Amino acid sequence: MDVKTLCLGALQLGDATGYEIKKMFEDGLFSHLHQASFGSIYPALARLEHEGLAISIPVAQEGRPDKKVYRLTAKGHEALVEALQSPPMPDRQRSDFLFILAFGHLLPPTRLRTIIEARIAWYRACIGRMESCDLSRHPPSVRLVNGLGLAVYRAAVEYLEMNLDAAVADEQPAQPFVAE
Amino acid sequence: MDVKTLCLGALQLGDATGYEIKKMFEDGLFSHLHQASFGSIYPALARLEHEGLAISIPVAQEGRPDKKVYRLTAKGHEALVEALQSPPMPDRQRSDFLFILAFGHLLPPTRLRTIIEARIAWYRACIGRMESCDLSRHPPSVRLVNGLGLAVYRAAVEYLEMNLDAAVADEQPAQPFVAE
DNA sequence: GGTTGCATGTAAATGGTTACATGATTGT
DNA sequence: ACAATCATGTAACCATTTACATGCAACC
Repeated sequence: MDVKTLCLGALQLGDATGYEIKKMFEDGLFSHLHQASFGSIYPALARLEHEGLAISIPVAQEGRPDKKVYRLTAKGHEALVEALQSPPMPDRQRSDFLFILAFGHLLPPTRLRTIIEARIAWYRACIGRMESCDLSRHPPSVRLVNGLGLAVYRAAVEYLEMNLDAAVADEQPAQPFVAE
Repeated sequence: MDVKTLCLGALQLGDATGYEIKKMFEDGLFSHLHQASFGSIYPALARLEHEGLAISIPVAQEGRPDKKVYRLTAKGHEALVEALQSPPMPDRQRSDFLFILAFGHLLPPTRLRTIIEARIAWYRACIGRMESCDLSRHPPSVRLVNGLGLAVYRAAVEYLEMNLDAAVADEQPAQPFVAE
């Protein structure tokens, strides 16, 4: 699933600029399912327009450079529906955090604790962002995906909180106390 | 976190061949945190050996070509610990499934149901694989990460099962019954 | 005066996947 | 006979990220 298709999906949820689409991947509705940077979004939108799958509407702004609001065409809509039909590629997760955590036994316990606590805070921030998304204007399927993300993040927080102390204690290096 | 570091981690858990490391990413302990293909693992191992971070021990096999079992050196161990210290890159998830699910309202309800059911089955398979990993010889931190993966997958299954019927019903196209 | 947010775009570098090449054994 | 498992490796290709280039407004 390339950035072009991702943009098609973003635009299906409503007209948007490249900048706004980027935010969807960063903070918004898409943050937990895919990501894309400006360097891939802008060229993708240009290609979408070139292929007649979207049109761009220049919008003048006071004190700011113009922005280009993109809108899906009927052809673009069809292209999205077709892309949705093809079997999805397997999920691809890459989490440096999880990898580091797997080697917590090589880290000082205090550091391990800090890392896990930071992660819990990060999950909470994600949960907060996802809860504050306005889903009222979006179809139920978008809400379903949002809810799935929330369920997963909440489970992760719960698990880490339940196991934090034990995990850090387990990793105490086996150094016997030395009498001074 | 590049494949080289990932291999360093794999070898820290025990000597292994490139083939076995690949399996760790496919089926094994690493399957839910990162992935790597042969095309990246073999060159990474070669570089690791070239840099003195690992050594390879050729092992003859009956009726099979030799295999190269890699083993971490002290220097390799240090390199891993150092890599573990650097702040992790943000998680990067790309899930075509989640994207497609977000546009379930554009799909026929029966198809949507099939997709979600297939996903539940996939989660169950992952859970099965992770439960059958032998963790006894691994440090508690590896068990923690395994447990976190399980908690997350189980939450996902639970959520999807709880919402499947409602989700598919919601997406019924607004076509009124037509008397025959 | 520096950072953040808005706003678009390009080019180089990167890193990894995909596909290929090879080959024996075991199971269906 | 065919597929799958074990086993290693290379090279072309690809998509995406990173860094750069530009500029104004608002906030601290």
